[in-house]
Order: sequence, then structure tokens, then C-alpha cells
Amino acid sequence: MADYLPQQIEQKWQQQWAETGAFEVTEDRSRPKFYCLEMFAYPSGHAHVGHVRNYIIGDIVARLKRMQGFNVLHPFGWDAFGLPAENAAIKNRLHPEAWTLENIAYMKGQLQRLGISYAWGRELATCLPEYYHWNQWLFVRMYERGLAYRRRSSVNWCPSCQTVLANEQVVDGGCWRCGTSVIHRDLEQWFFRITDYADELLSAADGLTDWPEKVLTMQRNWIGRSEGARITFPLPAGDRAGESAGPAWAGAPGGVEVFTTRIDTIFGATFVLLAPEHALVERFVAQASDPGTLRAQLERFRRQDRLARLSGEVEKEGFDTGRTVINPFTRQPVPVWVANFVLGEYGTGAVMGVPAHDERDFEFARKYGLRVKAVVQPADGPALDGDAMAAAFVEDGTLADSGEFSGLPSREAWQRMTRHAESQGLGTRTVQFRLKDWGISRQRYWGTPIPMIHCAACGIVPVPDRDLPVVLPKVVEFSGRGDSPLAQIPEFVNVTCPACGGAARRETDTMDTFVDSSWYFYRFCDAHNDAAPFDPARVGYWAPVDFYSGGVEHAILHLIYSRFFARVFRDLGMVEHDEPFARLLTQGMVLKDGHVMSKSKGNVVDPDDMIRKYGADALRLYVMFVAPPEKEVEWTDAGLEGSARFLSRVWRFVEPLCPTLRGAPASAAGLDLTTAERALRRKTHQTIQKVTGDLYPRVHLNTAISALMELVNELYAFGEQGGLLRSGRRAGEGTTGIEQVETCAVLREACEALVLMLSLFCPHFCEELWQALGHDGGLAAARWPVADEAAARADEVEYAVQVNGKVRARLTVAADAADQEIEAAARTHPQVQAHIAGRTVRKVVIVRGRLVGIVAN
RNA sequence: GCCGGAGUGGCGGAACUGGCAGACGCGCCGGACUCAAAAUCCGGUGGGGCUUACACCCCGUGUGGGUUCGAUUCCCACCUCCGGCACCA
Repeated sequence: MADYLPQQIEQKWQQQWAETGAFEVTEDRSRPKFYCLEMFAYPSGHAHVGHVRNYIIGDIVARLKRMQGFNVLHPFGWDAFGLPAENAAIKNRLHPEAWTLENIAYMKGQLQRLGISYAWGRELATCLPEYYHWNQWLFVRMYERGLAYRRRSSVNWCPSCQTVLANEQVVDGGCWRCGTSVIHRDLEQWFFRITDYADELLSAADGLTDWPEKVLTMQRNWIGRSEGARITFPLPAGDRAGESAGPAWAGAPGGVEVFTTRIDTIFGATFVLLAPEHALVERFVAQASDPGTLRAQLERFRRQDRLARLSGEVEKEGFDTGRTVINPFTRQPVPVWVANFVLGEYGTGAVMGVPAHDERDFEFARKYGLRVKAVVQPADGPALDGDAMAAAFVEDGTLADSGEFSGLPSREAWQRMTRHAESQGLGTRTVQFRLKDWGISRQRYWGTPIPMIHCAACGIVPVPDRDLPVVLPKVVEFSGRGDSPLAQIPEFVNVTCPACGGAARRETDTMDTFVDSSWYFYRFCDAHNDAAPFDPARVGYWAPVDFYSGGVEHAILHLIYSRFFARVFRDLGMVEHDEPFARLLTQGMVLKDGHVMSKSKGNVVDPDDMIRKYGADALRLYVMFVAPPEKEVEWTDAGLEGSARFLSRVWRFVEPLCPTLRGAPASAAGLDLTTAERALRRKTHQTIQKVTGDLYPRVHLNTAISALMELVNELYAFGEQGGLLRSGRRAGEGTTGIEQVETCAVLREACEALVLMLSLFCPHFCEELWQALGHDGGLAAARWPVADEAAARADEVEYAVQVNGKVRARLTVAADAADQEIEAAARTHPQVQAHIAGRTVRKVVIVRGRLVGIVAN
């Protein structure tokens, strides 16, 4: 018997797969397609077992579908732009590209050593011009359609380093490098108009039936749809301050426009609150009787806002602008305050204060002694009196003190008052989203250059398609200073305007890396196209992705942006579907000592160490066996040893038998079998049924493995009984001591089914055994085993007999026994007799193949 | 606070549509093989009671109720943990 030497076997087969291009695919329309994808990787250095778990999950599905006759696209690539490369460059004086490409090379080796069946011919890296060319192309298309636009927006700025900081570089409100307090600066930046698709992204989420509920919920919350109305509170006659207040979004001239979802409470609106960023605030403060004090407060709020997010709750504070506006329903003047808790970027940046029916407004009113007026009365209990209330009443009720609407239930009042506002020109019904447009400008080097040119004469001009890609210059100084590294390269910045030919400046910001990852799954369908992002026909063949797996940390951004891009491509006429990912699986993390693996914690398990010690097959098997894919798992070396032990156990049984089994009939169907042989054959076919059912679409990989373990246990029991093992253990001579052709046939069926099914998890190990079993074409040519229904059917079945819900006996009857026979057998069983003696049997329930329930009293 | 998910042996987990709770593995205990150890193979392993024994009985899936012949599974209330969002008007 040959020893099981994983390292040799694995290297041999990996080499063979690479040489034959075993997992490359074409758009073969004669077969059904299956697109299996794992989220591509950020090339950060080395992958740990937590990362590779995801690739193994995908690999199991890809290998299964291949064996089931699907044409499977299973590609891999690199999300290669991003900040860490730049940080590493600053630290190590190594160019981001060199750092990135080195990491890619290493991690690709890791994946190959794990035997993941990727179509490497379609590999892509987003940092290469062949890829980001099409980011730029798409950006221009979006600009043409008004889906990309420019506006002022604030960025984090470190005054000491003189540089823009990404959100993740801001630690506790300070710069990650020097700790200096971060301030905010307004810059002109590019945005994608994802809000145009907010409604569709939300409603289509209902159709994503094969996505985890958790992810859908997170997306729904993120989009955050609220129905309400925008209502204008006009300035009193004679107060002209608002008229010159600027942007249209601030509302009709001469008023403050608020957004509310509770128009039914508007008679209780006793003040109006403006966000510190609101356009009217500057004007009101400037015109105040005491502008100095107010300005000081305002500045404090604006600074506070930054830190508020990090340091939790900030006390509600505000100040009176001294101005009033008119409540359009009561026609009474109400004071206008500035409040630190009102968000400038949501709604209109202004809200009506209804202290009696909103907790925040209540707290604010009590603090500053503002009037509390109850206008919704609860269905039961004493009537509310604004002055006496101890807390806001936020539920629905009946309107009171609300003019013609008094007496109406909240819901109805809401409808009537909204209609009233519209017909009287007081405001409009609106749907408000929490989702904001996607700001994609980054003042960074290592990203896709935004293909725009600023011309003094023509304004903003896109780079013409023929001049794309705008290549990222290689030479750049990494001082970590300045607002945008590309701005420091004159050869890059200074261009001629494509429209007028005059001198112009190139845009020096780069794109958010989430742009790269929002469409890479289409590029895999046509990875080397140099005339277009992809050929719609090819994407039409492969897309949508049938099975997509990755970390739940991408539940929101990546997975919403991708859904958005799918719709952009759809509206460009390039794809035909709405949703890019039909099925999503979010894999759980691998913990070590109760923590997420990280270099800084020093608890990283390196897959290469495990491969050296136990082999990639044992590692793959263990990681899939330890828990269902969605669950978090705790890494244990002992568990991995158990998997390695199982493989040895399989090897010791199957390998010595191979020479004998090669000559046996491929199927035992129709042969005259002993009881033991029939039992083994039954187990074989039951296992095929069980494993096939567990694998897809359920993806219960751990239970599929346990079924295979059961089959192996059964094989050992069979071998023990037939004296097979004793001779098998001495099988160096090549004989196994079995002559019966029936025995050989049954064993061959069992071993082959086992090897085929196990090959998803342990491909190298199984290739070796498959070859030893006499198959030349490799597993690539093998088909997934099909269960023989008749062979899997038991001829005897054990029934549990319950009397009044408690199991009192077990009985074995022929599988085809009639209900009456089973009932009779159950009733006459001595144990059952003992429990029904002296009672009357009221009812007998028979669950075929499982149980007899007797009700007696 | 809101939303989502989950609570099952010493541990990871299984039980698919309401039908024998604890499959499979880890760990532990015992046996075989061995001079011995490792490896391997076989057996045992939720708690309690009772018995010479075969057996049998009771309890048991976070807690308390409910529906049902029968509940880990469905319903109501609650507790705990994990994850997400968090002044979104």
C-alpha cells in the first residue's frame, strides 16, 4: 500500500490543472451556464484562513456544478487600488504598484496551493489600465446622462500634515499619523446620482429571495425611505431676509421649508429648527442684534458635529435667531432656532419643532422653556396637557386643537392635511431617502484618474473616448502632504482642452475604489476586451451571477453600488437584467482565541503552515466541516487533525482495494447480493441522495461531509465483517482476498461514489484515488453520481410507536406494509399494550416511514 | 431606542414540511494490537432513577405560558448574547 503523502499529490495535480487549463471556460451555449463568484480580494499581503474560507466555499459550489454538467464560470481577480498601498509606499519607499503586484503574486500562489479551481485566464487587477480604462469610459457615459455631477462637499483635512484624510484615517477625531485634530474643508467633488435609483433599489430588494434577510434589512435601512411632506413656514410680512437667502433648496423665497413625516402634528409646531449648516443661518446670524455671541455658538456646533459621531451622544443645544416664521396651519408666528442635532444633509436641513409629539423636540423645548402644545390625544387615558406632559406622546391618536382637522384619527388627518397643504400651496407631498448621492472623489494617488478636464473657456470637458485611458503616472512623490498627489505632476495636470484646444487643467482626484468593485463581475465575462468594458452578448450569456459569496461587511456599500451599476448598464442598453447577484451567501468569520484574526493581535493562522503540515485537502475539509458556511467559527488545530485523520482512513481503505476494484463491474445493479452487500449498496445510494440534497441549493456543506463520514464508517463495518481489512492492511502484495464479483461491484460503487463526492472538498486526494481506480480522464471528465432510487430504498423500516405523545416502542416492518398491518403490529406490541391497557384508543396516526401515534384515554 | 439573527451535551454542531432530540466530528473513558509508546481498529459517552440482568421509568433544546395525539420546529410574553443602524424629524 502506498502512503498518503499530501504534499506530493497536491503539487502534482495543481501542476496538471495549470498545464491543461482545467478550469478555463468559453461561452458554450450547448450547456446550461453557472456563474459562481467569490468577492475578489484586496491584495493586502498574505491571506489567512479566514479569507480563504470564502474561496473554498465557492470552490465546492463551482466543482459541484461542473460535475453536474454546467458550464461554470469561476474567476478571480484583485481589488488592487486603495489606500493601504499608498500608506505602505510612504512607509517603505516602495511604489504602490510594486507593493500591490508583489502581494498579488504571493496571494495567487496561496490560492493555487489550496487547489481552488479558478479560470485564471480571466484574472483581472483593477489597478491596471486595461481595467480602469473602463471605469473612465463609464464615468463619461454617466456624466453625459447627468448621473455624474459635481458639487461642493466637505473632506477631512489634517492641518499639520496638510493633507486630505480618508474616513478610515481619522482616528478618534484626529489624524492617524500625527493625532492632530481633523478639520473639515469644502472641496468641489464628483458624485454619482444613486438617489435616482433609490426607490427601485428599495422595492427590488423584495425580489431578492435568495439573499440573507440580514443583508436586505441593512440595505432597506440604509436606503431609508420616509413618506412625508415639505412645508414652507413663511417669513412674516415685512421680513425680507429670506428672499436673498440663496439656493433654491432652502425653500421658497421668504420662508423656511421643513420636511416632516408627521404633518398631522403640525398644529403643535411651536418652533422651527435649522441645522447649523442651513443656508439661512449665516444671514440670520449676521442680521442678529448680537451677532458675535451667536456666531461663537454656531462655530462650536459646527466643530462639535464632527466629533459627535465618534464620542456618542452630544447634548441637545441651540440658540434663538431672534427671527420668527408663520406656522402655515395655525397662522401664528413661531420662533426660529438653530439646533445642533438637526442634520444639514437630510431633508431640507430644517424641521418643525413639535415638542408634544416628538421626543427630541420635547427635550429641547423643556430645556429652553419653549411652548408645548398637545394636538394628538391618546385613545384612552386622560387628555394630555402640553404644560403638564412628562414625555412626548409619539403614537397615533385623535387630533385636538387642530382647527378643522380636530377629531380626526392621526392616519386620516395625515392624508387630509397633506392634501390640504398641496391644494393651498403650503407644501408638497414627498418621499425622502436617507440614502445620499455617492461621493466618489478621492484626493489620492492610487486610484482611477477621473477623466475630466477643466478649461477656463469651456468649463468641464470629458476626456474624449479616443484619449482613454487617462493613465496614472508612475512617477510620484510620496510625501504624504498636499491635497492630491497627482496635482503635483505638471505633465499630468497641464493639458489642452479637447473642445477649444486652449490650455487647461486635468482633474487630479481619483475615484473611490468602490467604483472598481461595482462592475468587475461583468468584466470577468469578457476580461480581455480592449474595445469595450465587455461584450453584452457574453455578459448576456453568463450574467447574472448565480452564486455570490463574501463577507457580510460588504452588505451595504459594495452590494448596493453593484446593484446601482447594474441598472446604469441596463439603462445604457448593455445588460438585460436588473439584479447582478441572484443568490448571495455571507460567510462567517474565522476566529482564533475568540478574536478576528489580525496581524496586530498575532493570532493569524497561515494556510500555508497548515498545508505544509496536513495538506490543502485536510485544511479544505476541516474548514467546511466545522460549521455551516454562514456561521462564525473558532479555529482549532484539533479539528483540523480530525479531518486529516479522516482522509487517512479513507486512503487506507480505498487505495489498497483499487487494483481489485478496477476489474469489477461498474454497477452492482441486477447482481445477486447478500444482505450485507445490499445494505452497503443502500447506504451508498442513500448517501448520494443526502449529499446531493445538502450541497445545492442548501449549501449545507458540513452535513454533506458528515454523510460521507457515515458512508466511510459503513465501509469499515462491511470490511471488518468480510475480513477485508485484515487482508487489506497487508495489501502490499496487491491482493485483498476478495474474489466475489458481487462484493467487488458493491465496493466499487461505494468507493467511486465516495471519491467523486469527496472530490469537491479534497480534489487532489480524490484525483489520485480516481486515477488509481482506473479512470484516465481525471475528475474533469467525471460526472456527479446519480442515486439509484430502488437501491436506496430500505426493505424494512423502523417505526417509533408513541402512546399519548411518548415513545413506548419501536417496531420493524416491511417497507411496503399497509397502514392496517403497521397499526396492528403497534397495538399488539407488549410495551404498547402495557400503556393502553384499561384505556380506549381514540385515534391512531401513522406517519409513513417514521412513526405511529396512538391516542388513548 | 429601532431593525435583523441566534440561544440544543464538556466543545463545534445535526434534526429539510410539526413526527424517535443530540447525526457527524472533537474531547474524554474502556478494550484490542504492542516489550512499550505512537499510529490504527472496536466499543462507550445528555442528566437522574431503578434493576443481578435484559429492560423499564422520569427529566431535558434560554425562561414562563399556549395550540396539538405529538413542539428544538408554530403562537404569545419575557431573558440573554451577537450583528447592523443610531438625534434621519
